[in-house]
Parts: sequence; C-alpha cells; structure tokens
Amino acid sequence: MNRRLDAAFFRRDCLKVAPDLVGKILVHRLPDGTELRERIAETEAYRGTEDEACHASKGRTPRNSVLWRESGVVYVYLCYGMHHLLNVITGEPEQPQGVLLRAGEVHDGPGKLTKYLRITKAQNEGSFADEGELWFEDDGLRPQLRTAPRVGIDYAGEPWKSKPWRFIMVKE
DNA sequence: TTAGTGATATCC
DNA sequence: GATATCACTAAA
Repeated sequence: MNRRLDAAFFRRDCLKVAPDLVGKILVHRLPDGTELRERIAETEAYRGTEDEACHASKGRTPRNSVLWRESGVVYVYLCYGMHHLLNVITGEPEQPQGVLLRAGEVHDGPGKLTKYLRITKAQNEGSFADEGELWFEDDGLRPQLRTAPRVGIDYAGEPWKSKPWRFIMVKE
C-alpha cells in the first residue's frame, strides 16, 4: 500500500528529510494522465543562510526566494544553461532550507533525473504536499544508506564543503 | 579534458 | 548593457 508523503513529512529539518527521501518514489503525472515514476537513489541537504553551499547564503534574490516558502514547495532552477535541478523545500517557514534530488535508481545525475521526469521550471513553486502533479510515495522500502560530501560546491568554505550531507542508497 | 548552454547576479 | 559564474552532461 503506497502512502503519499504529506506536509508533515517535509516540515522537518532538511537533515531528516534528505535521508528519508532516499528510497521513496517520485511521481510526475503529465497532463495526459501518464505517470512517470522513479525511485530516489541520492539526495543532498542544503541548510539555511549559514550553509555556504546553499543558495540562500548569498541573500534573497528572485531566483532563490522560493527557498523561503513553506515546506513541500517545489524549487526548480536551470543550471549551466541546460539542466533543470529539482529541490524540495523543508523545515519551518522563514527557514531557507531544502533537499536537492540528485539521482534516481535508473537515471543517475540531477540533470538526467529531471530530463526523464520532464520536470522544468513549469513545475517551480508547485507543491509536493498538495494534490498536484508531483508527489512522493512510500512503498515501505527502507534502504541502507551511506553518506558523502556534497558535489559541485567547491566555492563553499569549510566546514560546509566537507559536511556529509549527501545521502546515497546502497544497492543490494 | 573540454565544449556547450542560458539564466542569474553583479558590475559598470 | 556587459561579463562572470554556475548544486551539469556528453563527447572525445
């Protein structure tokens, strides 16, 4: 029996939500009713203005203002001109933090994941917690996880650069 | 290893 | 208006 994750799930610290999302199933229902599904294999936590790797650390801008929205909100942005990266807002309001969905079980890589699921900025500012076109399902799988430093954030200083805030599903 | 791609922030 | 940057990918 699949359970759709609700607002309470996202309304926790990103360091709790990020590992809990690994192993869950991300579903995107297209306008024609097709449902694209993929199990999440890897996430990263970005935590507030003091985390130098988090977009919010450089102050509030039009792009990243979504980080300050309520938990469960979808934050999509374009990176390197061609890749859409998908994030979920977590935690309490006015606390800019979120979780980056870095890979699925099949489609490994943040850009490939969104490409497969056909997620673009059209989904930005939607919500995973509403009756929307995007949601997560829990099918009961509790995978073994391992942690690692986050990827692609060399510009951040210590200690942020080496925080083990990347959560990866260990394959059987 | 490097090119490609374009929105965004930051500097004139 | 111009430029530098960027939580990446594919091709080689």
